[in-house]
Amino acid sequence: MLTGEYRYSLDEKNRLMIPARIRSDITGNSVVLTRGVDRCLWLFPHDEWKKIAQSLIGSTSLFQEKARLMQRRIIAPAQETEIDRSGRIIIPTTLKEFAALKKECIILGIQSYIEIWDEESYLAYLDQNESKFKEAAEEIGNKIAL
Amino acid sequence: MLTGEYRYSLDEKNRLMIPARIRSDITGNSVVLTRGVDRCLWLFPHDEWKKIAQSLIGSTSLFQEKARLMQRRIIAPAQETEIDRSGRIIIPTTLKEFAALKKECIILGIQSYIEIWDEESYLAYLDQNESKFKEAAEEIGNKIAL
DNA sequence: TGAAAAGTGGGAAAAAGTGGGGGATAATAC
DNA sequence: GTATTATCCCCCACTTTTTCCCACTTTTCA
Repeated sequence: MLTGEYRYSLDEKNRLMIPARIRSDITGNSVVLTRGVDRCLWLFPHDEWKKIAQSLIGSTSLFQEKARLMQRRIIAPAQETEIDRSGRIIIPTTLKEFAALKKECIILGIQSYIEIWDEESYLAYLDQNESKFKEAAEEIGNKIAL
Repeated sequence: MLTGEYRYSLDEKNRLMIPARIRSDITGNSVVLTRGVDRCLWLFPHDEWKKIAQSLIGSTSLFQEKARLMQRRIIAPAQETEIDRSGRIIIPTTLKEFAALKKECIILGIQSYIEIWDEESYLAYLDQNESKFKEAAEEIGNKIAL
């Protein structure tokens, strides 16, 4: 189960560390990196990606506008990458630019996949959504006793 | 039943004592630490967290905005930690920063989970919310004879 | 007041993280 | 076509952090 929030910096060779805690939950060295929803990248373990890609492709047709959009926005930009023997991956330029990665990056473990954010963007995102979050929390509070 | 209000200080290795009184009410050494609502951390006994996470994740998809927000704000930052043999946990850097923990921390036992506050933030919070608290007390007073 | 439990600090080995060299391959210039 | 430069990998060595353990101090309670 991929979880946790970590900060690592991108080096001059565009390499980014994958935290050991997360690495140990990924089977194999092969991962897939693509554009995420919102200004972040998504990284899937190879097997996980297959499932996602399958179900996205399966349920859509190239003759439908939304389907083409999903293809172009999520599936096509995906790149297979290896985790090197120091536990890093290389971030391709186009993806780096998409997520506006500079130096400090935030890595989020989201159960079955990972999100990679530029630190600033991430903090801004959380900041902008804090009140929305509190509303949601109130709602949930009505359903769950805690 | 976790209860009580305690003050402990974070050491240079970012270790924080869990009060013995509280520890004895936690089954197992494995706990989960995450961002709370407001500027504090939440710590759940492992089993308790499973329930919460389940009910939060349950009906959500990465392709829905609110779900993503809950994931990023509560679920993803969660880190599993062990209580060491002296009864301490390590506070990861990103969480330490979120709650603005410096040295003196307040630990609150809230029934099934624990809150960890920076002492200053906690006092400020109580201070700022005193009038809101009195309102809430009035409301409750209408329902409960005390 | 003494014994046991709780709390505090720090040393040392192991693991994780960081930077960079240098060879192979590809791209470019002449 | 050849020489020069740039890029990409792969690997290694160094540094920092983490983890585990132990010893000492303080508090609690009988």
